[in-house]
Amino acid sequence: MTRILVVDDDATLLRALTINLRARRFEVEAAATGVDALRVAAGGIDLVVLDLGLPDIDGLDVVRGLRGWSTVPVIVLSARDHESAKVDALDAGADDYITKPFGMDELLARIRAALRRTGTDLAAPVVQTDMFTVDLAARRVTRDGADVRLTPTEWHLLDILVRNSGKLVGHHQLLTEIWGPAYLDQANYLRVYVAQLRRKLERQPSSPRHLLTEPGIGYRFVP
Amino acid sequence: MTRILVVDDDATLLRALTINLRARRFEVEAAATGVDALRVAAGGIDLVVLDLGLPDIDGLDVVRGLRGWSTVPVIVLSARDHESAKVDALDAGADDYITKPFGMDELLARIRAALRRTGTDLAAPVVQTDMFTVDLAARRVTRDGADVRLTPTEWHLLDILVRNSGKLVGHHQLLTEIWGPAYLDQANYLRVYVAQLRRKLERQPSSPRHLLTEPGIGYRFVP
DNA sequence: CGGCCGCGTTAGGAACGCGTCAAGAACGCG
DNA sequence: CGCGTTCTTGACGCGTTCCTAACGCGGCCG
Repeated sequence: MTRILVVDDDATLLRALTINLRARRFEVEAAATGVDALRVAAGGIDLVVLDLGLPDIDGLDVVRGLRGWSTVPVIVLSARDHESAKVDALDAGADDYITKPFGMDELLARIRAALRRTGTDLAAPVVQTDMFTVDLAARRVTRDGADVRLTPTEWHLLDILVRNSGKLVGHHQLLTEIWGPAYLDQANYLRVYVAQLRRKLERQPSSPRHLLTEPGIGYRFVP
Repeated sequence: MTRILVVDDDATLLRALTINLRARRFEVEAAATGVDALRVAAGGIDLVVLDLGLPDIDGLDVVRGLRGWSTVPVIVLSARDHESAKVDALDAGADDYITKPFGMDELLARIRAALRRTGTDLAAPVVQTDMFTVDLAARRVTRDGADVRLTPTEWHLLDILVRNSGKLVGHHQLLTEIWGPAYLDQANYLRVYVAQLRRKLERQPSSPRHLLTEPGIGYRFVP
């Protein structure tokens, strides 16, 4: 889970940000002062949203304090629209600068952009079962600590199923995405590759516990 | 020298940006169309400043085209101040979004911030393995204390792989960055040069331990 | 009870990707 | 202009992966 630290002395805004980010499945830590922010950040944070108007420390000093030991992305919020304020914040080490009032969608987009850069994927890039682990970002599957070799097609199939974790994926969608719309009647292919995946990943390929068949409809992956 | 690509169809603004950036000791490439931009970018660029209003391709498609093979930072300029426009651009892969009219100082600060993140200006320029040492800044490779002679193309390939140390680099990205987008189907070249690198650097070129093949996808360097 | 359909499994030939080698073309330098 | 280096390009063998067909099994329905 991606951990975001929100720093703002305005309790109302702090609450609004926290709720919005939590709704997007982020893990949110809140702080109302600079001292608090630096303390919480030391606990391991993936991104900081920082309002410059703090009661105790100057916001820029918070940025500099963070930069002393961390490269965590910092997005600065501020009511000041002067160019020099932006330059100062960015040169102090901030990654982005948003002027209040701002739209929540823009903030979220800039958070996504910042996280994308660091490689901290927002959607869970790694899915675990009691048997194997799938790392979508690194394109790797491990079982009992050892890497499992998957062919490109096998990976493609597993990738789709895992991205729709828990959900049912129809023959139609699988065939279209992997082989193209011309192969819609070749449900055969699916059986072959699902069987190969089960042989490589399931403890008992004959009675699968994670790669399930939905007769007549499609397949489903459950963690 | 840091190379910046400036893309804008407004000749006046393009000139102003170029002059300003050159004055700051950046190496500047200019392009007035999206097609031009993508072509120049393939030649190796550290940052892109992109105006969305282009005559030929939609600016967002330029961003997506770049993101297909490159992780170069992209700063988008646009006259559109709507929130949805910003969200679209950022989610398409842009790193930052500046609304026109903008101040040159702010743009420069955001460029500095973006470059700081990629580590273009600093970073650890030397990578070691148990077999050889790569000094990215000095453009040198040593093995058992002695220099290893690399041809320009060999170096280019090794450079990309080492800069993405541990990460997987796709055929797409390697071919585009080294030979240009016109050679996307010549995966042959990669095999030849990877083999040459392995022969010069690996202890057992036939079973490489640092320059690994990811079948059907690309290559990966691991220290 | 028997036929049909969908699913799982297996196997073998075709096709593809990769590593390797070598030779000619292009390039750069003296 | 001549030489050495580098790049490009094609060919070959090998292993892997993909495609395809066939068979067995079980459930459903007439």
